[in-house]
Amino acid sequence: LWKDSGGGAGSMYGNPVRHVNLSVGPHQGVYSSPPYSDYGGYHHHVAALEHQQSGWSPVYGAPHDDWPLYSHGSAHGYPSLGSGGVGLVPAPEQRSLPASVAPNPAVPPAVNPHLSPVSEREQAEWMRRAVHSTSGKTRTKDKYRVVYSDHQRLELEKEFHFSRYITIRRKAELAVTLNLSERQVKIWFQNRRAKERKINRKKMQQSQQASTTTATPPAVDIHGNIAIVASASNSLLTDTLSTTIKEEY
DNA sequence: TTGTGTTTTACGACCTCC
DNA sequence: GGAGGTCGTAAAACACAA
Repeated sequence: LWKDSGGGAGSMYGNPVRHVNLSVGPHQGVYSSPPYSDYGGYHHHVAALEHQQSGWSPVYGAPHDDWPLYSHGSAHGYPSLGSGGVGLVPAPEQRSLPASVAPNPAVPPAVNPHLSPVSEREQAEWMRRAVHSTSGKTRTKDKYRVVYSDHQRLELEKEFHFSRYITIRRKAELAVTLNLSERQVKIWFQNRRAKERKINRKKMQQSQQASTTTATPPAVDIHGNIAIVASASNSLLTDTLSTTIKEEY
């Protein structure tokens, strides 16, 4: 779908929400700060970020084929800087990460004295889950979920606000620069679109409720509909975005 | 501290297109 | 048949009130 060649773009579901994003050149910096509205919705603290650096845990067994970078202990985009890595250029804050705190996926919590203190409960949890490490990952028991770093999410949000649909080439670029797999980037965009639809649905419901109680049509409804029906328009998109930023900041 | 609600990753099922 | 779309959902991570 919607390959860089442009063949069949936007024809899959007859959905007009396809953006001409064939120019895959760098467009960073197109967006002005402050950062993106939705990005702030579920932020984690810097302190939290520190103990996110847990890397790939062996409890999940061998890394997925689609997560090649995890096998290098870079679950959060923190490659082992001292090990030669895989030749990727880490993100700025990743470059500044001391090698001593670079995660080692083969090391259970609290083994590395340089890492944040880990509670006994977390150790016990690790031990408990490690029991399953030999068997394959199952959805219910060994499902993992990494938390993307602020930098990763910020860049993904930038890309999303540039285009709701990412090109194959841009996806590959982003995956490399953010130390994510292409699959992760793809799924992130899918989830992000779902989030936007959810938000728009909620807005429409609210506006409909408001319209039933008041005679005057609410203005919010306009933005909601625009976001859904005509998000292909950059100007309208910007309008929606700015509105969202105001709302969420 | 704990319970509860929300958000974020990740996946499976199913669909369309090439 | 493979890739990528939506939709629904599981579960971890997080926020926050009590």
